[in-house]
Amino acid sequence: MRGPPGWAPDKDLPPSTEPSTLCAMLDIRLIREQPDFVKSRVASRGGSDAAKIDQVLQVDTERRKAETALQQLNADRKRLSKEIGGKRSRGEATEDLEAQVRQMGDQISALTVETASLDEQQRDLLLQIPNTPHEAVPIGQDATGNRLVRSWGEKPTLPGPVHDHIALGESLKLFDLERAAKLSGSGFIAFTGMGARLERALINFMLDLHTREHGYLEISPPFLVRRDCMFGTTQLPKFEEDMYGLEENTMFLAPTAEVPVTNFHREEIMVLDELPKKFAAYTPCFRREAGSAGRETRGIIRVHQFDKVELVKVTAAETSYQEWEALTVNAERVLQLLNLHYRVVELCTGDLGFGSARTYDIEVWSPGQNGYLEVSSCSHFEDFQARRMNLRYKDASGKNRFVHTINGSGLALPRVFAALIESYQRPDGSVAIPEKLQPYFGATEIR
RNA sequence: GGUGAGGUGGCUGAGUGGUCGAAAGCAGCGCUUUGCUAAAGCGCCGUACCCCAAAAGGGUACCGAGGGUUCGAAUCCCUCCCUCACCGCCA
Repeated sequence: MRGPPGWAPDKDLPPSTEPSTLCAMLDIRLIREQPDFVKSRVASRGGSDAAKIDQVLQVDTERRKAETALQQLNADRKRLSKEIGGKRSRGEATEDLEAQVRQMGDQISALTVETASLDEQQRDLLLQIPNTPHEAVPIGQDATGNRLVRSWGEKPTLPGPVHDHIALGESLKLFDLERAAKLSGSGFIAFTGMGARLERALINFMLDLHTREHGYLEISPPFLVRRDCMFGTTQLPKFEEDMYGLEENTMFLAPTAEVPVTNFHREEIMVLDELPKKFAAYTPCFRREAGSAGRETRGIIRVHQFDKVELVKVTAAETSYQEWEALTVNAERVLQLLNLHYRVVELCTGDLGFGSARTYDIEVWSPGQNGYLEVSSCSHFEDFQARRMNLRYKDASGKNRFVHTINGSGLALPRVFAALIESYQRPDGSVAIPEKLQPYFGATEIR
């Protein structure tokens, strides 16, 4: 469970850390020049990935050797071919030269294959090496090493018996899990009546907050994205089983708006003036939740399809960390305006996602679960994703550099929904609507 | 879904087998001239990777992607992706 040292665990809740569906990698030059630094940072995550650093360096040496030899051969062939061109135009015989060059062709093909293979090996290894955690990240093996950053508000003191969101949802007919299962199997929600209205109100409330007050550009992206958006060309099938694929897996249902939105500018060179780009996007998110069957499948805490408002920033390297802090604060604002108690936790090295250099989790208090629910994971990827997307910007000196990417939910809907109705329940079985949400909901309570 | 036309550097746009990594123009950078602005002249100006201790310098690859033909491919052939136009279908 998430929590800083010394904190009594409230309950062991299922983690829902966002899978980074964008594969990414470290800069081979950084590894070459500062292998010990990279090794120690990667080792701080635990696991044995640091050993791959030596492997990748070994392959890198071989690769460069092969590449140099190949280039030399290509240079020779190029020179001789031009010579043939010259001779022919003068009507001279070229058979000997042609035979010679033809022979070089075989060597070149062989070396090309070798080089490509080494290149692929290096790439595969690089893709397996996680990002280097930022030096400020607390060292730890697992979630118990996480650090409490701040806490906001108080756990609500509820006058009557505490009902969880499932009970409240049933009695107030806010959603119908049985009938949703009839349509799509377990793990799907059908919101009904006031529940559907509440879901819609929350989406609009969040989008308006981020676009009108926080300066994000609203974007409504495709929910279906192509394979190369997910993986690039020859990718690890690492997350494939977590996603719903279509048309023989050439298209995927986006597991988070992070995918279409972060990829929005991929393969572009941005100008400094237009950074940072700030996006807010509402999308449904589709996840197989493979491997999690059997645990915590009741209710709306972990489902195969859920709504989410996602915040994404594309920034220059110079300002990225302050943008990351600001994004987290923007996401927190949602809970503050809803007056829901939450805490912010920084993930320790052992708990950090593969691509992330630093992550803050925002966890809302759930009276029904008697625990905190992760509703946002605000991650800073530095240039890890950008390198893979080939998304760059021209810095002040005109040099091309990879951008930094940041994302976090603002927020994930069903868990906010659950925490809200649980926190605002009244002894008579009705649920109050937070004041700031009332204009969106169009009523002051649900009964 | 069908038919047709295309995809070339930050942009526009030449280039149908041999000094083409690619003309020209625009934009950008530097210098000169001009009292400022403007204009003009000259020069520089793609990306990635490799060699070199580094700099200087040299090299290879890249003209949507991948394969093929050839001594040699931006140029010819095949497959795929995408864009545009029209037709069909449709919320």
